[in-house]
Amino acid sequence: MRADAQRNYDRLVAAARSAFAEQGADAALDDIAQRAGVGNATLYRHFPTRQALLEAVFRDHIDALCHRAGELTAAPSPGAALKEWLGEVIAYGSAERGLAAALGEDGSSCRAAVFEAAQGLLTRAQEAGEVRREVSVGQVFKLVNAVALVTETEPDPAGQAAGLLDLVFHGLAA
Amino acid sequence: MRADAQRNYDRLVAAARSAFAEQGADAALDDIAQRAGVGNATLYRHFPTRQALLEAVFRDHIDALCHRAGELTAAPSPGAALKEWLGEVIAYGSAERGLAAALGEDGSSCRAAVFEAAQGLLTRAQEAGEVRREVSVGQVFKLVNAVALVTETEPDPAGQAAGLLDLVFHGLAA
DNA sequence: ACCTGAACACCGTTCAAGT
DNA sequence: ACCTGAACACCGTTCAAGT
Repeated sequence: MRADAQRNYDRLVAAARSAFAEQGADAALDDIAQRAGVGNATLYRHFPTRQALLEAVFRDHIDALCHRAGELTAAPSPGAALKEWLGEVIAYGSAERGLAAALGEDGSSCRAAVFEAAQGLLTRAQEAGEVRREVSVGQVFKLVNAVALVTETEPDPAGQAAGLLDLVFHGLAA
Repeated sequence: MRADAQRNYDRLVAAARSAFAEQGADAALDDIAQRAGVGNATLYRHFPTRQALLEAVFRDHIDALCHRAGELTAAPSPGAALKEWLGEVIAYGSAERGLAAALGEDGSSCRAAVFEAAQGLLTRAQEAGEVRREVSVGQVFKLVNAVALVTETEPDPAGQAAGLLDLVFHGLAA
């Protein structure tokens, strides 16, 4: 990749990160290009879809979450580990508006990575008899994602999300 | 209200109903006006916000849900009654895309009516010891609304929603 | 190769002009 | 009063022209 292309790429991601944080996942793309000091078409060259841009912005977070899932797989209580991890997923989601959108979309590569990480924690919690057998990762994730989506526009998103997650998790328990 | 104004109002609601059903809650307003055979500005005269139009379209459903809540208050098992009712809320939501959007918005008058109806069922279920005391109507509704939102774009929304509602309801249980 | 601004299409919103 | 189409502003997407 040419040096100027790399520079533009980085600027776009940085501009998008702050735009998404301020205005949500539907921030205007032209605005993002302008903040980055770049022509709008350049944004499209690098990121053919808004989804691609969202994924680039949140890739670090996603990676961190996946890594964290690996750590928690070794935790003593599998049920508590799952709950802890879901809480962190939501915390990221409400801290940085738009993450939920990035994860919710179907084709997303982020989604695949996070799903895989979640599967490990879920299976372990189920084998320990702490979570109901018939629950699927897809269901867990839909609920968690739903909680993040519904709370992100509310006042005190973290507090609201925590309360709802308590209920959701109680629902998962065996 | 003048006769032609009334006629236009009705046409707009009918056109909006089918447009929302086909294209979701973000159907183009110009398109709706055109289907109704009415100038686009007339739509704004009658419905200053998209929210107002959504509420007009779903008012019948909302009224039916509120009425149903009244009936279920007399049902033998308060817990089952609440679950039954939440299931019907979601069924409306996934049958007619956009209802969830109509209910999710904060200022919505629909929201107030439905909240009140839900409060009766919830309180009764709590007093019967079937639902956890610390759960609020707001929380129940956020979860149910979240389930409707997350499932409405999936294949088999009704089935998915039913599975998630099972989990959610299990989480509410005392 | 990569970048750019302009052009186009689309949609929401407002307004001056009509009846 | 109420309705209308046109005008405007905004945003996403594409393209011909530049380096």
